[in-house]
Amino acid sequence: APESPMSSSESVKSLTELVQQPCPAIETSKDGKPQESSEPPVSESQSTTPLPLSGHSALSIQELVAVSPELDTYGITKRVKEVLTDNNLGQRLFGETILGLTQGSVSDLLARPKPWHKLSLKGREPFVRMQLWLNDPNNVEKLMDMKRMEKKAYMKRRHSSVSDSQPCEPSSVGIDYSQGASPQPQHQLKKPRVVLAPEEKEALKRAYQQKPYPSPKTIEELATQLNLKTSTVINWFHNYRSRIRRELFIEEIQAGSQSQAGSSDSPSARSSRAVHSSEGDSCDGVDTEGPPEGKQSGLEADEYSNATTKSQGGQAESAFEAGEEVPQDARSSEKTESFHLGMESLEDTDDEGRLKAPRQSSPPGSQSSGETLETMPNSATEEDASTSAASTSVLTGESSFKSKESSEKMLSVPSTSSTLAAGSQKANSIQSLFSFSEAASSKNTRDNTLRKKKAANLNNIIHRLEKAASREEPVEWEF
DNA sequence: TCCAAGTCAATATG
DNA sequence: CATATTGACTTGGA
Repeated sequence: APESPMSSSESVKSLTELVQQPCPAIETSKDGKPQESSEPPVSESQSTTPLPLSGHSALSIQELVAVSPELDTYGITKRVKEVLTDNNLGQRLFGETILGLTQGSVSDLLARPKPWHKLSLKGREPFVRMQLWLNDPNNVEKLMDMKRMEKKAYMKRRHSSVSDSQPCEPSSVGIDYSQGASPQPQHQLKKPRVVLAPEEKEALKRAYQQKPYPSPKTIEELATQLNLKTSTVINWFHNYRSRIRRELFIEEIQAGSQSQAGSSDSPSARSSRAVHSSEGDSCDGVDTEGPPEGKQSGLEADEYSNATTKSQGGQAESAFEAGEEVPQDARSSEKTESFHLGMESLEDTDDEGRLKAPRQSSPPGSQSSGETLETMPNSATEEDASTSAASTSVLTGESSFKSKESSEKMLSVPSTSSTLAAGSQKANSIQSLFSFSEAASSKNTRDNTLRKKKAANLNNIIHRLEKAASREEPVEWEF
């Protein structure tokens, strides 16, 4: 049922109201629909999958999501967080019983909700559930009950016996699949869980800045140079890209208000190769860090930066440096670009010369092959004449300063999608929606630290939105 | 196949 | 204990 253009009005309507976020809480009752909120009673029809929750007719959630009006994801998470903390309810419990998600996912969702229009149907589900839960007058009580029960069960288990539980309680959730089974006997095949060293992450980030979408060849190279599995590098890029994207969305949400002005960036601003990030600047105080050292090393947040670049749309572009293959110059020994993941001298200071841990490189022990260590000790490979330098030279900026990081910054504007596809006013309206407006004079507006970044990415975001809009999403977001 | 979006689940932190 | 982070896996689309 992908959409049926207006359809059963009433049922849709009642459902819609059910979800409605504004709070009123008033009536709405009467629902023509039988479902409702509570589920205390019996029936737990489990639908196909083991997905718990919200009982009632299985399919409902998805249907609800399909007809749900736009929800304020940020507002919802904010309220959920409040309710949870006020009542001392944990994310784990909430996630498992209300959303059907694990603690980590809940944490992520609550901390970084994506705007409604950027969510897929699946991604909207948790928000609809949260809204439903917020609307349920007994929500807290129910969770508290669950908590109690869980505790009870736990005590019992640890205390005496075995037996099992399942006595009372409404709701279902048969959580607990015990874990009995052997603690740790056999399988040592438990993958160790790769943990990238800070230096490795740094190197990857640098590589990302040069090329957010590395070619297989490049990936292979990176993997080799860092001594990581290819899949790890691939996964890292996927994850990093998507997490950066999310950060940007966040800013979008929070900036509900004004967004600085200025920023030239007119269409067609070519990216600047630039690397510099010098920055520093003050303004905006905000911590500004002081002594990098001291107790805790800061390592602050902003982390991700710069945008994703992808020019799709017209192929004209020429994008920017990074040459991809086909660099116009730089031929000579094609070289296939090699990044020297910087790391050069840096190090200095700190660190113990870490040698990273046991990466499993080759399963079958016998490290004969040779290379084994090497890796971190400064620089490691690198070079080879890298004539191609022309572009790749970017590596590392910075350095020479105390701590590391801060290498970021470097906005690369996707250069507005040239010619917005089909002029369509829709695009315009959307654009205007985002781009600030009034408040021209504005005075202070301090705080734009990353606002810049945001502005740079705006185009990219718009581009994507537009792309998405062109197809699919028959309804929704227009005004 | 690649990619993006969602998640999981092990670990890190607090 | 709880919450936050993050590499890997899963799903769904081209």
